[in-house]
Amino acid sequence: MLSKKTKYGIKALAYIARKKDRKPVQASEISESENISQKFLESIMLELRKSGFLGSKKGKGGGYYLIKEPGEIRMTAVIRVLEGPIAMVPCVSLNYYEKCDDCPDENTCSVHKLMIQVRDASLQVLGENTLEDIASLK
Amino acid sequence: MLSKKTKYGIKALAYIARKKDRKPVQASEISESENISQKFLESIMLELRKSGFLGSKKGKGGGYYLIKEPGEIRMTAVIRVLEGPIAMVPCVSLNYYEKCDDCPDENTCSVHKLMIQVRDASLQVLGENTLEDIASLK
DNA sequence: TATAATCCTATCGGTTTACTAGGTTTTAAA
DNA sequence: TTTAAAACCTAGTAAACCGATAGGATTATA
Repeated sequence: MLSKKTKYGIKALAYIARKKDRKPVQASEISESENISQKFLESIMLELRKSGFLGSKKGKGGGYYLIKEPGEIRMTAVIRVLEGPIAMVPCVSLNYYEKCDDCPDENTCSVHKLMIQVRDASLQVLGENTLEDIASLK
Repeated sequence: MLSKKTKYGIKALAYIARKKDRKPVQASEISESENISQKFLESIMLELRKSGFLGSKKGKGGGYYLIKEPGEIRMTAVIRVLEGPIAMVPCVSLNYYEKCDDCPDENTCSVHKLMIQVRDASLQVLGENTLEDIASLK
């Protein structure tokens, strides 16, 4: 399951991407428009800034803005930062690999085999979709 | 993330499927061979029986056995029973649909659009893999 | 100087997860 | 007929995680 954090984060990024001008967008505006608890959203925006997706400007007239072009932001990257691994099991994760305690041999593990396929299918979809793609309303 | 419950359940089913004869397999045997806590596994086996994947025989020499052929058991079915929805968000789930509280319109929701694609990709993989496929050691 | 925004730290109630404990019931074999 | 081995059942529980909320500190603009 996708956490609310990730869901809200994606919605917020898409909201910012949809604006033509590159003026900073306030968290309060996004929170109202997208029905997200403001304080919770603030913490998410902060995380998105610290991980290099957003820049921010403090004080009156401040807000958040995209650092890269929407077309250059792959959804794999967004989800990895907000949610963590894309794989359903750590032992098939490319970026967050962990060995299972049970399972003496991954090569003969039935779950492993299956989850590699699922991972690759998800990776395919999330890798070919950029923020630009999902922000467009069509 | 796949829960341990689901992971253990799949491993147990695969273990049973790998046996040539159709004699009942004890939970204790699976638990030892696959390094799964026995009591925990028992509860999973029970669930797999109640949901129609396994039959059971009580008493000495008892155990669990497959009711259908491994080739007829799709992984979508197994995961839906043990884990729940395959979709990452309830609003794109085919079997466990729920509307989001935020989100006034699913058709213009950026997350919705993306997650439908992910769901379909996963569904494809899990639907074309049967227990027979994943139980084979190749 | 007042205001509006981000930034930071801490806390918290609720839910889920992965078990564990302690039995009861059923069946086969001795 | 007894004994052992198996499934079956109910309950509880420690730890982690989630989705917030609280309360302010800091910074920039008008």
